[in-house]
Formats: sequence, structure tokens, C-alpha cells
Amino acid sequence: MTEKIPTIQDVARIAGVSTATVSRVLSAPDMVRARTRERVTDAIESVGFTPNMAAQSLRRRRVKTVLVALPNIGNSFFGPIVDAIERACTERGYDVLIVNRRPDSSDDASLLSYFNSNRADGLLLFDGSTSRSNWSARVGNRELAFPTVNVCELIEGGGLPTVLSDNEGGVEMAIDYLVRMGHRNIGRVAGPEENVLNRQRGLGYAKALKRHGIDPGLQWRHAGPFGFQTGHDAARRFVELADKPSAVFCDADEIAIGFISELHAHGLTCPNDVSVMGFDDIPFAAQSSPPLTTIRQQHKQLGRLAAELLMDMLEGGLQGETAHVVLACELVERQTVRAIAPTQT
Amino acid sequence: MTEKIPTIQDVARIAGVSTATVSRVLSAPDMVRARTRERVTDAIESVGFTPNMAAQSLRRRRVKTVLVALPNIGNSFFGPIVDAIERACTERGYDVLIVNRRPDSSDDASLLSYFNSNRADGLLLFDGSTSRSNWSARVGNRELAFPTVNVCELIEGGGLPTVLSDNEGGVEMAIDYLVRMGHRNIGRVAGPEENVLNRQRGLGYAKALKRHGIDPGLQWRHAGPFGFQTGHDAARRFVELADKPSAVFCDADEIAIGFISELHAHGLTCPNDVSVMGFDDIPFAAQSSPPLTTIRQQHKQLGRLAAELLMDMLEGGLQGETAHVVLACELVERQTVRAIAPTQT
DNA sequence: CTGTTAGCGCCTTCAA
DNA sequence: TTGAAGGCGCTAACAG
Repeated sequence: MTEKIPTIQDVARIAGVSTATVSRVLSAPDMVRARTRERVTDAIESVGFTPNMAAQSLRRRRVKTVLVALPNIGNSFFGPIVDAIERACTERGYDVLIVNRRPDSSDDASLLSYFNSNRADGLLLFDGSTSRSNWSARVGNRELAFPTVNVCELIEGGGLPTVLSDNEGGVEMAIDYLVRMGHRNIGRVAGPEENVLNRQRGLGYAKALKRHGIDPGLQWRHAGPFGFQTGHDAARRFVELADKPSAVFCDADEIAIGFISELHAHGLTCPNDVSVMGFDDIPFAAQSSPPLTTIRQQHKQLGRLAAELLMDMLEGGLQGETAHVVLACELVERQTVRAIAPTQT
Repeated sequence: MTEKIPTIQDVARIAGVSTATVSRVLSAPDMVRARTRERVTDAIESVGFTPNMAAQSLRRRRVKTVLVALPNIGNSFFGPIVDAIERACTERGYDVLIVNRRPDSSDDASLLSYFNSNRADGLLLFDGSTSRSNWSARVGNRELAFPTVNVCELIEGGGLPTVLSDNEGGVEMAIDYLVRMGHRNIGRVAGPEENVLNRQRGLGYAKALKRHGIDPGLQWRHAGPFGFQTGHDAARRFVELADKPSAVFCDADEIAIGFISELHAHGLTCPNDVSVMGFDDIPFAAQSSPPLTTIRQQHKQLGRLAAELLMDMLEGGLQGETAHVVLACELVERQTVRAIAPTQT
């Protein structure tokens, strides 16, 4: 029944050659005479030989595997990105290992162990917690040896190659748009305080407001983790507000959608009572009612570029600088923003 | 800078013991005298030793890795399930490898190669295409040797252990509920024809309708792949209907949400003009406007049970029968279904 | 309780 | 162009 899995030895025996020749046929076919090569190929075919990756990895010291460390696989924002990563990796023969990054303390060590134990050659790291300053502290030690690319978020001062969106510019774009639509009292529901994205987006928010002569410090603000819940919380506080902003920018689509949803539960509607914008353009943004006006990140590109950059590094490219790729965002106008006649605050 | 990664030899040398002893400390500590053990532990600590998994796998013939093959990572339905799988696996020291299952032909072979090449010990397979009858054909050959658990969907006649929801019962529950709310003209937007889920859910749909004296054959129906697009298409056809059903059951939440969204674009509203139900209870279902009434699958449980079943198999449990786990669904009443006075069709 | 030994399957000099 | 041989790092008998 369960026949033994064929090894390179079996192939060699059947083809009447040495294992070295079989190995060459696989990794350097040109070194083998055509006739020999054909016999070997046939033998491989006939027994259905697949190189044992454990053995191969042990010899070659690389496993052709990329580790993807996410804060939360369940978050729909990551779906398309992981999809793109998987595609790019598969194309180049790499496997994709997924781990959920728990906030738990000593997690860094466990990520590193993937490298030390030869389970992954490189790391695609989604991590934006500034509190994790320890990562950068390790740079210069052996830790640096784990080829890593920051994706979407980044560890400031970590000195790692990075692929992310122009968060600051994206938010500016959002605010500019809201102002153009007549809004001058623009609240914000921010992401988690300890996250770089929160900072970057906050910068864009403040910068754009100032440019339009609006004091960012005077605007309503709420912050919390990325997710619906933060939107709910914000909405519950919003409805109590005496002087309500006419528009609210949310740091993430999930927050925006949660915000609108909870608003509805309280009898307010968007965009009649408030205009709302999100950030990300997750697949659901276009489906929610009303469809969400938002800033699009290039999910697919982010994933693909990060993966390719990492694989290039693994294969010896990237001799020079530390790459830092910033992708532009795009305004997606849908129906959660209403034009109003400018009033004073 | 990049110091050499320590091996078991280094540890042995430092601790003044043989590599065998170090190995024992790691896998069978009780076999080692306490004092020796401590010396070894210290040595391990001091050099930061982590066993090389490639070497370990080569010897042990197992890689402690589970392969998860999804039809579409991007689909938000899978998020929570993959999350649960990853949790369960991590708890027991398994890694999770992810592949997107492309509909491309000979994909089966590539999945098998994960086993043959010793990259994964077992497979969690999300596949419900009945056209894929070849998989079952292989059972009995070496193919069977790849320990596999079907999740959510299943390959009929594949004879593989399976973990899924009671799809038939779930849909019955939905229809019963709609009837209870006064609906007797109940359309359906189905999933892809070639998918088992479509069949199972169709069975429940027909069964429940018949039980209530309604002819399933007379109801409006539309089918398409799981995803928003199918909901859109269905809605565009729906608005043209002369005799509109008062309620529509959708085979998936994404379909339902797409349906409602497109309905709105055509000036119809839910539940005033139509009542709509979905299936799955994806995270967004609760956030959409209006919040979606749906049938909940136990995502976390599905993922966890499947993973544990597989790991049990890998570790020698499951000597006996082929497990077939069916989880109950649950009705989640929200706001997309309206009670109406019963009328005749 | 601990050490010695012999590979797991593959790649890669080094010779022929 | 091909083969022989050694070893990657670890584990699992088998001795002691």
C-alpha cells in the first residue's frame, strides 16, 4: 500500500548512474550529457521522485521558505496582501509559513528561532508597535542575520528594509478632499497609539488641516485598536457630542465601518448626519451601505513587492542600500461623504 | 558579526558530554541525571542553541508542519478559521504552511509533493469541487498516505476524515425562520454548482420548503461563485423580476452583502422591499447596514477541531474509524428579515 | 545513566 | 562528462 517514498538512490539505480548525476540533472542539467540526462529524467518520472527537502535544506542551508508574521490573520485587511505574497513566493518556488504575532512579550525570540532552526530563510514582518524598540536594539547582533522586510508597518530605527504605503500623504489626500467638500470641523478616529501608522497618519492629518488653516488640536478625536470595536466606541461617544464634527476621518476601514454601523444603531445616518472616510479600501468598503469613501492602499503591490524584495535579498541581490519602498495611495470616492456649505466652527 | 549558528556539537563540547546526551535532554529529559541535565541546559542557554529542524526532520521523518490548502486566502470567510488552525497548531508545536489552491489542473500533484518531499506531515484541505473526483480515485494508491482532513467542504467519496458544519440543517433553520416570519415565496442565490456546499445547502433548502408545503422548483434562483459579484449579478436580475420573492436566501454572507449592496444601488432596500438571509456569519455580517440575519458557522471550532484531528492522526491516534465531525449551525437574528402577513404566491 | 556508531537523503568537492 | 566519498546536524539503536 504505502510504498516507500523514492529517494535519489532509487533513481540513480534505475537510471544506472550515480546519485551525483541525478543531483546534477536536477540542479545543473547542462553539466550532463543529453542521453544520460534523458535516462535520468525518465527514471525520475517513473518512480515519481521528489527531492527530500529536509535533506536538501540540511545540505544547502536554506529551506526556500518565507515566514510571514502578522498581528492578526483574522483581520480582513491582510487577506489580499497575504494572497499576493503567496503568489509571488510560489512563482519563485518558495513556501509560505504563517504565524500570528501574539503581543506576548518574548515573541521576537520565537521568530528568530525560525531562522536559527533553519525553518525559514527570511521574514516578512508586519509590526508597527513602537514599544517594540528592542528589535532594533538587536540589530548588529546575530539577530540582524535573519533577513527581514518590514511590510505595511515598520519598526522605527530598526533599520530594516521596508515596503509600505505613503500613509502621511494618503491621509492628507483624505483631508484635502473633505475640506474641498466643505468640511472644516473634521474629527478623527485613530488607530492604536503605540502604532507607527497612527503616528504617520496623524502627521498627515495635522499637516493637511493646518494647511487649510484649521487647528488640529481643536478637533474631536478618539483612538483604539484597529477593528470594528473602536468604531463602535467612537460612535457612542460621538452621539453624545454637543458640537459634532461634520466629518470624521477613520484610520482604517474597519473602524469606519464599525463607526457607521453603530451610528445607525443610534439613529444617525451617514452621510446625512456625518460624513465618514476610511483608510485601506478593504474589499468590504465597496459593499457597505452606503459604500465607503476611502483611501486605497495598493494591497497586492505591497505584498508582492515585499516578497520579491525579500527573495532578492535571500538570493544575494541587494548588496547596497537598505531598500525603502513607499507606495502611493489613491482616493476612492464613494458615498459616505456629503458636500456641505462651508460654515464656521 | 554573524556568528555561526550553534549546533548540538557545540553544546555537547561546552557541557562536556556527548551529542546523544544533549539530544536526550531535549527529547527525553528523564533519561538524564539531573546534574548532567542541568549542565546541558546551561550550555544550551549560553550559546542559544536551537535544534536544526532540517536535520531533525531528516532523521525523524517528520517536519511538524501542517499544510493548509485554501481556494482563496483573500476570502474573509477563511480568516477566523485559519486563525484557529494556527493557534491549535502552534500550541502543539506545529508550523502552518499556506497555499492558495489554484483551480489549475494538476494541482493535486503539487499538494502531494509537499508530502513526498517532506515539507509537510499532513494536509488540511478546503475543497468542495465535485469535479475533482480524481482525488478519491487516488485513494488506495500512495496518495492516501498523505494524512488529510477535509475542512468545511469535502470531496464526496474521497473517504477522507472531515470536519464541517451541518449545512443542510443550517439552511433548513434559515428557511424555517423565513416561513415563520410569514414568507412563502423564497428565492435563493446559490454558490457554485460544482461545489458540494451548494448541493448540501440546496438539499436543506428544498427539504424545508417542502415541509412547509412550498414547491422548491417554483422559486426564483440564481447561482455563481462565492463572492460579492454573484450577489451583484443576482440583484440585477432580481430587480427585473415581475413576481419578486418576498425573501431571498443566499448561500454565503458575501453573496448576501453583495446582493443587498446592489439592491440599494437600484433603489430597493432591505428588508423593506426584500428580506435577505446569508450563511456563515463572517465578521462583517454584524457590521453591514442593516446588520445581516444569517446562519452562523462555528469558525473557530471548525479550524481547531480539524487541526487537532489531523495532529492526532499524525501522532498515531485515530487508529479506528475515519472521523466525520459535523458541527451545528446557529441562527443569528439581526435586521435583514422583516415579518410580513402571509400571502399566497 | 551515558557514549559510540551509523546513517537519514542530498549536494559537492575532488578525481578520473 | 561522470563517479566516489564525505559530511550537513541530528537521533536511535546498541553497548558499556
